[in-house]
Amino acid sequence: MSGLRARQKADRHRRIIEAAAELFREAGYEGAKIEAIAAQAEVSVGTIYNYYENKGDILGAIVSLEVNEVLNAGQGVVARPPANVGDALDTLIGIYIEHSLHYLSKEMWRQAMAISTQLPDSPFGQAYTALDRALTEQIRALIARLQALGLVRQDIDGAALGELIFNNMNMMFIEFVKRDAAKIAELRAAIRRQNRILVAAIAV
Amino acid sequence: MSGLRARQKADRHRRIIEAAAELFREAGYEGAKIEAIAAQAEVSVGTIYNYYENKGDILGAIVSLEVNEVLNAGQGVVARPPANVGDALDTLIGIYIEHSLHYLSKEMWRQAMAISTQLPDSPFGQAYTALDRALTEQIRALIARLQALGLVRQDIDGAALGELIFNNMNMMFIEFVKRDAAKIAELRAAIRRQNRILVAAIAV
DNA sequence: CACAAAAACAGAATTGACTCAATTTTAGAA
DNA sequence: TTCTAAAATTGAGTCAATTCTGTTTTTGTG
Repeated sequence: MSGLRARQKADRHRRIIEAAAELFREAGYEGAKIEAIAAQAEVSVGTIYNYYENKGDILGAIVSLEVNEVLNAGQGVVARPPANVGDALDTLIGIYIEHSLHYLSKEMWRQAMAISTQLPDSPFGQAYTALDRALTEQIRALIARLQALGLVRQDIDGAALGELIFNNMNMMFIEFVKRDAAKIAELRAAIRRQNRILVAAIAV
Repeated sequence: MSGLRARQKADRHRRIIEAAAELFREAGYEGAKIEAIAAQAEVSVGTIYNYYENKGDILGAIVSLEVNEVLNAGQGVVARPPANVGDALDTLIGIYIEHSLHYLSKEMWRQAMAISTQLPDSPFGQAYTALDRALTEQIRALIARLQALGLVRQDIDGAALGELIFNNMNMMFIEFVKRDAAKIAELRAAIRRQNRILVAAIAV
């Protein structure tokens, strides 16, 4: 077991993802034809569909890499948050947003988001939902941490609050990727302004 | 002017929309082939593309009808809101949500949302963004009304708050249409729970 | 070392959205 | 009424994602 076949499989997966990532960056999602990805990965079209259900799933694999990195980076903030509710939220959200365009262009994000709502039951659709949930959980964890530190009122419904903060941030991010002209600094400022209302309500 | 040509044009528009609405309902968005819509509307494929840029725009026209109805219904609540902040929000949001599946199935919503993020600059993409903005404005108007009635604190940032409430509701709605099993009552309850945090913070 | 079953691959064929050049219809002037 | 330009319609053709079927490769067994 784990012989030639498994090695070749892993290798082909990698080659397909690398080829797709390069072509998506260069030509955009729509512009990257499956035939071109297949050629670049030195694999046939049929083989790509043996590995991924559809073109969207290939993008999905790339998105997952990105979001998992972000989740890792976020853990540091949850572990040692700034000693101020507003700053703590801003720092965590800042990590999410600043990382977001590292590997993925806005166009790639748009496609990924579209696919995840269009086909919520495809492998990628489910993975994307899981990633959203993981981000929500991380924000909830931060709130719990702040409550433990006595910075947030104990009687606050942390689960609902975490969801509220995530949902708002996510929607703002969606609008952000929809407008090519939108700038990261503006996005962060707008979210800060919105969260200020919440911070006033929950800070001790 | 407004002679035969204009009448035929309006008639064809109507026939295409009616045919599409019926087929979308019956066969789903993907399942409704353009050729079938053309046949049902007694029009050629080319003519459809003369009226709509792409398949998504046809769905977009149907979505617009739906959302505009919702906006109208919402006006009544803004004009005479319940004399309690929580109830006022719940009533307005209730109107949005209860109407939402009147003409559109969850699958149609998923497609519509996907297209609007995928092609934000297409006619439908822009229209959808405008509809979102109109809904946000209506929530802001409600908040302003509640402030005028002395039910919401004057020092609250109504613009940011309205956006926050809309964004959260919209994201919850997106998750709702992604899960076929999700029920309207659960959605409303979850949003109420989230808004409770805000209500506590802003009510006089 | 065969060999049969299972797994993976290849690429031709299918499918369906969208385009475009040719044709038909309408408006309005003479 | 007749004619011409503009507007609209048509449907066959194009393009690219996805499917399908026959072939090749790998594995494990005798």
